[in-house]
Amino acid sequence: MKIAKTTIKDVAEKAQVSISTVSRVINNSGYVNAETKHKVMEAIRELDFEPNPLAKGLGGGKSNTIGLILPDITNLFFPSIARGVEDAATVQGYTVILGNTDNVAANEESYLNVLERKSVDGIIIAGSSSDGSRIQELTTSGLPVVLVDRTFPSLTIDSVTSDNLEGAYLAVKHLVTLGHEKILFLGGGTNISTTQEREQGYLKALRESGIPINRNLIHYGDYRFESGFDRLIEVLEKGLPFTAVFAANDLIAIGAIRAIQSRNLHVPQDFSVVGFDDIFWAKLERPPLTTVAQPIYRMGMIACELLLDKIKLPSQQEPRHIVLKPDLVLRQSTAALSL
Amino acid sequence: MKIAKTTIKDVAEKAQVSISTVSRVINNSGYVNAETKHKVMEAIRELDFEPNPLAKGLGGGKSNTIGLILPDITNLFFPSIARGVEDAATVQGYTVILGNTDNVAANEESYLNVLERKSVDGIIIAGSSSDGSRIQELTTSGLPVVLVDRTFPSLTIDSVTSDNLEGAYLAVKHLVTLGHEKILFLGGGTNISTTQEREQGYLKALRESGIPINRNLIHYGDYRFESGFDRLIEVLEKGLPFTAVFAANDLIAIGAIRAIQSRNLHVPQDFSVVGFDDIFWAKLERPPLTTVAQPIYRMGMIACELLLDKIKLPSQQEPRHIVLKPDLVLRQSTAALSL
DNA sequence: CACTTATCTGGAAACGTTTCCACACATGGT
DNA sequence: ACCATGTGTGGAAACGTTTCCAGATAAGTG
Repeated sequence: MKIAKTTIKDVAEKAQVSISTVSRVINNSGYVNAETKHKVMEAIRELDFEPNPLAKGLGGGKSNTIGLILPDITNLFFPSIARGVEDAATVQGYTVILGNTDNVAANEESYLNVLERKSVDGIIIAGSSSDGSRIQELTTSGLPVVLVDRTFPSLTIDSVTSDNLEGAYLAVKHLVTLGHEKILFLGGGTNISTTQEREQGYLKALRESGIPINRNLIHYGDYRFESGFDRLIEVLEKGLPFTAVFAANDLIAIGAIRAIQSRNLHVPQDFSVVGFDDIFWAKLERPPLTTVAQPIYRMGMIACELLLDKIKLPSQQEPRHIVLKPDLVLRQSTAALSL
Repeated sequence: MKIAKTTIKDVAEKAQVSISTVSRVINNSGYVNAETKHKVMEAIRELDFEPNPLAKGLGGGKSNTIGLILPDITNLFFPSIARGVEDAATVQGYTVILGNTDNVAANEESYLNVLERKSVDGIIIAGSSSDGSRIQELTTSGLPVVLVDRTFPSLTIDSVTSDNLEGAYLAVKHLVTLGHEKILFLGGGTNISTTQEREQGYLKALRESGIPINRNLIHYGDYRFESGFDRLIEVLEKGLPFTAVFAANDLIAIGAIRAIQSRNLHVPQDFSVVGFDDIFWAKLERPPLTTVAQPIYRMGMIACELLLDKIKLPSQQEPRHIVLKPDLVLRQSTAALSL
């Protein structure tokens, strides 16, 4: 029933050499005579031999597998990261194990444990609500980790992110240039670095423009459509005056637009709205959404390449922090403030 | 540097029993005295022991890992499947390796090979363009496989799908009931089972209603927005008369709506449009899209449960084909044909 | 009471690799 | 001629489990 896999032993016999020699050929390690090497390669080819990764992993070696931990693959933004990671991994012969945490710290921790036990060679993680202490633990214990999209300020670990502060600054500055002063900030979860950094960018743009900061205009929720919709309705009902919205991601922004429209108000005539991410649906929204574009797929790729570098050369070098430049994409959801 | 993991041996020493006994306790196999069992459990708890899955896999056992092969995780429909699979897997202590094929047969094949070598315990696959012979090979060689969403008619392998024919039938019947007769069919790739089955449903509904079938109204492309948009523009430019569109998925349907609107025509006043899938954005479209809802997440879960069943009881039983019932969701993209 | 059968346990082989160690043989410098 | 060094190879331990086999004891059967 079960296919009899050819093992290193078969190859050794066929090539008339020892198992050790075959192993050396496979791993390109130690000394092997060119002729012997050729003989072994030949045998490998003929027998169609593929080393068993499990056994490889056991013998103190590597599993050629990395873990990818995301909040929720269902959430529009993350598939692109996942795709970037996987594509980069495949090129180098690595395979990706996926885990969703739903932003629940306990899930994150349990996944971290599973992956450690599975002997993955490294982990890429878009951190959820935990404080990241477990992550630090892992890296110091020798397991390479790189943070993607979301960071933990306290951790000294490789990371790949966008310049969230700069992106937000650009967005809000744009609104200010259009004459807006009462600008609503709609954030995601407060414990997520991207929300914090984008809020900082928002504050910086206002301060720099001499606009007083009104804490009543700063609201949080999560990174989903419903959050944007609900927050905006609340603000509308409280009667807080504002003329523009800067949302911490596109889903929130689109939720906000729909909320505004549900009250028979108009974007951008009554309110200007800017998002963040530039997901596929941003340009399809009506009006098409002005937003800050991040190279999401590239973030995934770069994170993976960083990780693979670390795996291959575990020289304890300084952690690297790659920060990608975001771009403001002007579309039709923003307009000059009408007097 | 490296954390010294506790092994089964440590547990055995601590509990004053043999390694074999510990193994039996862990796997709930063979005879173990209740008292001994308790002692071992205690030791396991105290030492915080977790069996090493690699070693487990080596000892002729299982890797507790399954492979999931999808066309493209970036394509809106598949994240839900992935999520369903992962959630079901996690519950039972399994872990998921993800692979994207971009509908390229060669990629699919190479992933199949990688997964086989990785000694995954089973594979779930939404087949790409290949004919599936490699898949058949795998199953007959003893590796459990279940097909999800897309099937290969020639293969006798477990599968989980929607009743695509029925769903399409419902959708088109609905259009017919509204008075439409010239109904455009916009399919995905012709070699994909879902396109074929949905086309069958379309044809059945027309036949049953005594409406002659016009091959000029049947078009294919792929399952993306752009495909729907482009096909519809083409049809419009050819001047083919039609009053309604049945699209093989929501992305195509939304593309079609946008194409119609780009020519200053209106949905549903000028054309009715029905989609398939009921993705998140369907209800946000303007007008909200009438579509055939599939339980995508559940399809993933069920596929995974089926697979895990097979893994646990490899009794060579008849392949099971689970077909889920789709539901027509009426929204505002369809209206009675105005005379 | 002798004999099967069920319950319980430990020893050791096996899984497929990597890696450490030891040995053999050249080579070249003194 | 001698020794350090570089090159090439095989044997065997180690990785952490599962599983098979053989004993040992207890319990039931005629």
